[in-house]
Amino acid sequence: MGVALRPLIADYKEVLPWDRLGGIAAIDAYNALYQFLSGIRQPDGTPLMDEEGRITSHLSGLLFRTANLVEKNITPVYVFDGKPPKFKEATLAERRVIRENAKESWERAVKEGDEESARKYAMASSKVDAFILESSKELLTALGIPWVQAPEEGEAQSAYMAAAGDVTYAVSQDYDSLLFGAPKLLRNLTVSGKRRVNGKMVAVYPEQLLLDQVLGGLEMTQVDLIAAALLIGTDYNSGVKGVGPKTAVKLVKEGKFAERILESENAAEPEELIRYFLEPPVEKQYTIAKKAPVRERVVEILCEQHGFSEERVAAGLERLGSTKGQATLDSWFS
DNA sequence: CCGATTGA
DNA sequence: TCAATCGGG
Repeated sequence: MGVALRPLIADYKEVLPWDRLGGIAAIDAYNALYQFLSGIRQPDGTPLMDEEGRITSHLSGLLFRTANLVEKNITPVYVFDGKPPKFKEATLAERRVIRENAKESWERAVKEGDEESARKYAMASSKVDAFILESSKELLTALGIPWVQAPEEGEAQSAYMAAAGDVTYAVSQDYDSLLFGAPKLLRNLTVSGKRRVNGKMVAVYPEQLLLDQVLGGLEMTQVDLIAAALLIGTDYNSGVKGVGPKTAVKLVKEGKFAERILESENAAEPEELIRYFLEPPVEKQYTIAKKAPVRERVVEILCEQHGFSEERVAAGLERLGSTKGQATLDSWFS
């Protein structure tokens, strides 16, 4: 979920207006789904659910965000994680513990009537499980929106597709795709332009990070950046105690990476981790063509199976179909 | 998170 | 026109 690179690269981010964006965006599906699951909730933390109690927050998020992006001339390609690499196990176990504790705290806060805490803990208890993944892929297929199954890390797959020139951006709130070599990273790709931070709504704007600018600004190579990240700590290793972004850069430039990385847990083979960032397993055969939405199928999934309002779904579908220059009413007036 | 409504 | 609020499933 992310390497704490933020302070290192904050100087190189460029805030872009929506009309300067456009092209194909490889979206980290796990990252987006987690945002929907944690954010689309009632004040007490209850997510959207259908009659059978299945979570539907992610389906709502996917429909409306996808419609927005297509309207803004951005074609999304959702990239799904595959099997996690073995050195990610400690991080995943840690996340599971945090999630389970949050779930207990959520239940307690609801009992005590503390809504603010309830929502906070509910957000932290969000889990992208098999149902969430399967139903998301099913909906995207019906919407005609392409998605790609990565063999391992989705961030690595997005980075590969961006470096190959098949997509314009890698999209994620995390910075890992830079370590995997994505030339352009886009963050805050939300249309509402707002995010909840400690209960308060703050404005956020799409921001672009260019790998070349980051490396040029830091006067580092790609391997240097990866080395610095490993010293700070990634999903794959703990990092070195007392080493933050600034010290990490300094140590790498002084050539002290090899000696200091030995202090990090789970980095017994730092060369292997570096190689993983440089040459991760990726799928090289993929198609990313957007198709027309299959209207009846979308209605079947959202309205019939999950109880969405037909009116809202129709509105979403309208927006999805309208940009892709087929014969609409508009064309008779041009 | 997103859309619609409201109220200044 | 826009920030705040509410309901979505």
